[in-house]
Amino acid sequence: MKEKLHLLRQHFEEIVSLTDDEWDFIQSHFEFKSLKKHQFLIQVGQPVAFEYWIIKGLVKAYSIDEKGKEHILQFAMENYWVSDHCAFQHQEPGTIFVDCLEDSEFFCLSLENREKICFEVPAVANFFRIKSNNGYINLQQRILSLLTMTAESRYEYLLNKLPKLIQRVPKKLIASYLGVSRETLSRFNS
Amino acid sequence: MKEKLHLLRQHFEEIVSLTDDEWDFIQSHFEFKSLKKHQFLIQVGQPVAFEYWIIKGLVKAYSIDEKGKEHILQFAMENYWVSDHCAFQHQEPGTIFVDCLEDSEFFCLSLENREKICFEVPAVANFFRIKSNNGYINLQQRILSLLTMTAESRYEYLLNKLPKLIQRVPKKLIASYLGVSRETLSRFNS
DNA sequence: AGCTAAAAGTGACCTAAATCACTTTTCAAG
DNA sequence: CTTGAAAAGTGATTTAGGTCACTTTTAGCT
Repeated sequence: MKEKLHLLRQHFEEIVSLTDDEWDFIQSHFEFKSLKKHQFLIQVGQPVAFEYWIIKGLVKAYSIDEKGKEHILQFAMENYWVSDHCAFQHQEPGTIFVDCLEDSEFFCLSLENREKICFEVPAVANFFRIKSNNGYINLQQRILSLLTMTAESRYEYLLNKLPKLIQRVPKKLIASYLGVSRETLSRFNS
Repeated sequence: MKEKLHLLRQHFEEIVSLTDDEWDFIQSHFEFKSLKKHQFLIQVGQPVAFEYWIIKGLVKAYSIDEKGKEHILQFAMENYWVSDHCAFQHQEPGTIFVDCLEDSEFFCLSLENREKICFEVPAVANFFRIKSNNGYINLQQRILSLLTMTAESRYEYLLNKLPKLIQRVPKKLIASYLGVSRETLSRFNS
């Protein structure tokens, strides 16, 4: 567990500096969780008690439409944060599913604990501020890609941006992330 | 100007509390700017020196594709923050245009000043953290709406969510925000 | 190694929405 | 009030991508 917490500290310290005392305080607010492939981290209608930092593994966050079709909001792997941020923030029942594509391990942070460490340790507030801002920028680019690019160029773009992800994820899920049908994706380039 | 700065303070204090001393320090890091309809706040290729808080007015943030078609990333009005966040954050040339749909007024915050007030006044770090997080949540919902909904239901959804905006913006721009052609939007409901 | 199930590929057909071309309406500026 | 330009509406046609049905390939279990 020590090495795992060390990884989390490194993750924070990529962005802000922390004293040992600050870190001791911070880390005591996280819980550990481990799940096998296919298990759910978050389910529609269930409470969303935590935000999760992924120690190892890979998950998908998605919603299911009336026709039963899956739409992938996000893939998240090592060093990523994932949650149903909306439900988490407002402490409401989940609106999406998050499940494991591989056996995965997480550090879990409750809303109460997040606010506590943010207001107690300013560096943490700055850490999450910068992280959120980067996330915002990424989502803006994804929106632009959905508005301006064809399905095929979105695929090429993703291949360039996250080549490692493509290796770890079935193409039908990539299709669902890009907003294209499996069949159409399969007809691209090759 | 006093009342305008007061509006900005109120905007901060909707989220975090500030002492008068803190506020004096914070407000000294903003500049005022005023633009007429059709003038540019940000242009592709130009430096993006600021993040802008809108005192009054309305702007659109958009990119232009190879065919000259406009794709609207964001509308922003009173109390909204707007910038080319990506270019701003990395201090690179602008990648989008932002121009005024109405005569508008702004408070401008440079990256240097933003970081200064965030690290100097923890409440500000928390303010931007929470703002960014909310922005992230909104963008996630927009992405889901692009992935899961038809053009028509996206339109209805927007009509419900931001009815005031629709009044102030030509429908062809709404179309461009929704990722639909002007003609198709015009054929919806009525 | 052998077997099952999931993933991927592919052809035929269909449809939502884009595009193009034109008309009508609205609005702002002299 | 008039007028020119921008916005909005509408019909005809095209097209990117979806859907359906089926085959082939790959990968995980025992």
